Amino acid sequence: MQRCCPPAEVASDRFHEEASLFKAIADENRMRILATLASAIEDVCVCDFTGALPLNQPTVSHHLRILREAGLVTCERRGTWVYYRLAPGAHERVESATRAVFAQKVLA
Amino acid sequence: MQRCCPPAEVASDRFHEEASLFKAIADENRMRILATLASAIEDVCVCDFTGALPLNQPTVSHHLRILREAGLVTCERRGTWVYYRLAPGAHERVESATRAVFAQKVLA
DNA sequence: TCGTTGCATCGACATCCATCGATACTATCG
DNA sequence: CGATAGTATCGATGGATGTCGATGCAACGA
Repeated sequence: MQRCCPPAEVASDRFHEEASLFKAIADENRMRILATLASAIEDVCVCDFTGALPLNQPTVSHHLRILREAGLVTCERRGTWVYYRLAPGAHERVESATRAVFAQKVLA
Repeated sequence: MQRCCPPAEVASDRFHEEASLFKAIADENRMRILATLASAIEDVCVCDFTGALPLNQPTVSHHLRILREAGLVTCERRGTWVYYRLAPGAHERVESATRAVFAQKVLA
């Protein structure tokens, strides 16, 4: 039987970093949080999320933590409240990771 | 106690479509498959993946199915072998979903 | 100092998901 | 037609993840 291939080379990159980033985004509720922060003029209080999302407060806190640990958002306490904002370069990091995956071969 | 907020509005979008797309990408091995297809000059045979990835054949097939059902890749049988390629517009769809999430508010 | 409020953490639970062995399906070869 | 090879599907399993009630912690006000 003939060979199937001009033996293609499989990407050797590990994409560990990029996968973590996409995992953090790949949730409907976390996307709503990110979209809110991206479009907000000012920082957003946690209570706004607990009020608007169909989730209980511990779950909102859980999602915010995941976004924090992914470096996509930052937070700051002001008195009793905690305000979140998009981390600088968050959008750019996702775009960069996307480019890393879909980078086309440069034709010689 | 004072109110915390200029009551911010939470994004009402559901992001169901976008979340599915990111879920399909958010796996290290699927990213390697996508990167391989993106950089390949020609279609890539399944056997190349089973040979190069640290996964058994059923697992590779499983990941390829997820990418297929997400519309990110297409496949074609040629004889005994099945060849995969990036679906047209795959890269653009991811970029578009990213923009949908990180869209900034247009200042009035 | 005490009660209250906002948020984070903990522990439990159900569900999803990545992985793999076994098996079925499809095409080729003899 | 039978044997073989490449790929997909099935069923099982262990680990990750989303969700929530209970609880802890920090800040404020009385």
